[in-house]
Amino acid sequence: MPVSIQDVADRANVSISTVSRVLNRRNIVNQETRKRVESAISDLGYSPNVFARGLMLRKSHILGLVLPDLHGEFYSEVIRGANLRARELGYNLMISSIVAKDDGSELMAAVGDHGLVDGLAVMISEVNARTRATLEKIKIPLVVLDGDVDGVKHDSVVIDQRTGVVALLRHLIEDCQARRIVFVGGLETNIDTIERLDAYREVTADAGIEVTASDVHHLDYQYDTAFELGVKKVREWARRRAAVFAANDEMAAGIIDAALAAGLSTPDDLPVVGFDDTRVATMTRPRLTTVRVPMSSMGAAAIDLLCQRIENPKRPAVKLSLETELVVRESCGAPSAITS
Amino acid sequence: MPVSIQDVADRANVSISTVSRVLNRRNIVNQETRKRVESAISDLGYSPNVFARGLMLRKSHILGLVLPDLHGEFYSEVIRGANLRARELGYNLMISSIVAKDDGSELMAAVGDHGLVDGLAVMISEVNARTRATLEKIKIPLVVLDGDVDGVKHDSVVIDQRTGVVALLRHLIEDCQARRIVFVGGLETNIDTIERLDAYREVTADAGIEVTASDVHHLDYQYDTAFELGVKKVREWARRRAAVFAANDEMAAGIIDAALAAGLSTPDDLPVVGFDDTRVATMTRPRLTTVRVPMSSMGAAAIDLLCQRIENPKRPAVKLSLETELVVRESCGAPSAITS
DNA sequence: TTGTATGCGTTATCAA
DNA sequence: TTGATAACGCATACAA
Repeated sequence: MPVSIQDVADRANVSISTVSRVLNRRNIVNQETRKRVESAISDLGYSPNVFARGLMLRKSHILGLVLPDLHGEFYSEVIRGANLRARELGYNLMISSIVAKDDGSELMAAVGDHGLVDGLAVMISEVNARTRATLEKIKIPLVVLDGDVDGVKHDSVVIDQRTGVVALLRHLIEDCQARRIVFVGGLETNIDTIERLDAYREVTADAGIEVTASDVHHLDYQYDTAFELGVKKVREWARRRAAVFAANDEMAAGIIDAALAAGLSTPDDLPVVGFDDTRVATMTRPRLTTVRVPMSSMGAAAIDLLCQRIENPKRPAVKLSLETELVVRESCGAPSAITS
Repeated sequence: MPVSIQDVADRANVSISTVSRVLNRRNIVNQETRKRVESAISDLGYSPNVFARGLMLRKSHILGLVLPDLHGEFYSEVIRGANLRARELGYNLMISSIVAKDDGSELMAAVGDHGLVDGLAVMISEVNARTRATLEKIKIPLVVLDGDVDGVKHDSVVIDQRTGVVALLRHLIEDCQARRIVFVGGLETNIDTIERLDAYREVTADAGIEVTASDVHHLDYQYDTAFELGVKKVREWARRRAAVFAANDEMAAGIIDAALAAGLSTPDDLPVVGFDDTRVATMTRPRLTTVRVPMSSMGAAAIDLLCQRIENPKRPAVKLSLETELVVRESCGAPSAITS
């Protein structure tokens, strides 16, 4: 049933090496012979067997993308960007998520060993000893997304969250006269949350804004929990004339709705800003002032780096930092420079 | 660098056949020999080469998932479900989207040929001559998601949209006293839109509800365009005491916000219901009455069917219909039976 | 410019 | 219970 290179060779009255040459180094084969071979190929609908080819070339043209989770727009956009670029570069994309409890070693072993994938892009939301050990074992081209791991040599794609947070909070402070800012983040161990919280502490300190322990909240990046928190806190926040910096748009939406439910309005009674600029950001009323994170570009960049390294394994490790952009809408209560 | 079966054999002082037997048919090998081999394997960190294995077995343990698009929660949930199940069953998942303009033939040829994937799950949002021709060419196990294609023998996973629409609209009519219902769908060629529109026409006809041409709108499943339409229409709809049936949650959210922007409130002035029960459904105020579509189950079911067929190619084609469920929340203005 | 022969790492067949 | 050996489909060094 499957048509092999031999079948093509027979039909074109040549040897398999000639067929192979037509397929690869097309130049050194006679015009006429090539034509015969080519028509034989299309007549038979032949296409080379990936396994045989992989066995010889030690290349699968498959790239692996490992994500911490497959929930939410953030990840799906990363996938989308990665997939698009991979196809442009002639690669296939294999996707997996690190299932809860699993530190991903099982997965990465499964995917990365055996030579199945030519390279691996891994996004980690939490760096610990186990993930580090896992990553150390990977011997194929590796790029780490959104966080880099000390002691492991690899390329990485990060987003410049710091600049984003700074721009966002400065805007809140300078243009919106915020005198107090509440932080609503994800888990304390989450890389992004850590970075955003650090930047938050810096900016507030610089501006002489006091931050008490009760100003920092660690949730789970979800709308519902943010809404619940909001229901309990918005009145107090509003009374203290605070603004809310939520570490993602969904939580910001939850806070806004909680304020509304409490009879308060955003931004008048309680300014709220988000992060990521996902679709949610334009689905709230008022629409969210937030920071645009180039999600799909992250995926694409990861694939780029991977392919570069595959082609040139000696290239020194690169750390690519993607820029973020402040997007001012209505939820912060300031006249906007950028409208979008 | 890569350690082969021969290396293991050498270290364990056996032949490669014995190693192979330890790896596969473990029973017919001597206890002690096996132990030697096993420790050699772990010492060397050996794992079989996928390509060599694939060449022999004609199995890659890779499944392909082809989606019309990678945007939105619907697709990402399908991916999530498929990925989880695939891993449970010991398969890897390769993902691709049909890029605009491409009818997918290029892609499916790339992915489905060559023997790279053992099976292919394809979701199509539009059936035409080209997609049909493309699918006909696929000679490996195939399952079509969300719509089946006449004349092509394959398994399929569909969602019972009709029942969902009927339940939803009946609820609107019987429990919410809707006397007129506006339909806001996706493109006219979209499979889901067609099905939902058909069911809509049926139910309204049964209930003696008049449907004029201006009651049916074809948008693009996005919040923004629905909002825009809403801005123009909500007053008229409210005046005519109509309810809005949006073919997905995002558009429903857009309509609700448009009503709000026009000074109208949902559900009092304009009841609105959605479809899919994505996260958006609980992020609107009021929360959406909608129909739960088992998105991740679709992905999982597709993988199940694929694996079943791979194991038993003779099995007659199966059409699996997944149930939907009416989820009553506040946007329809009725006392809810189910709260969620 | 083309053909022959070898090897890639496995599994499977058959003999020992 | 084990081992030698032949495929699997391809790329490539070498010979013609």
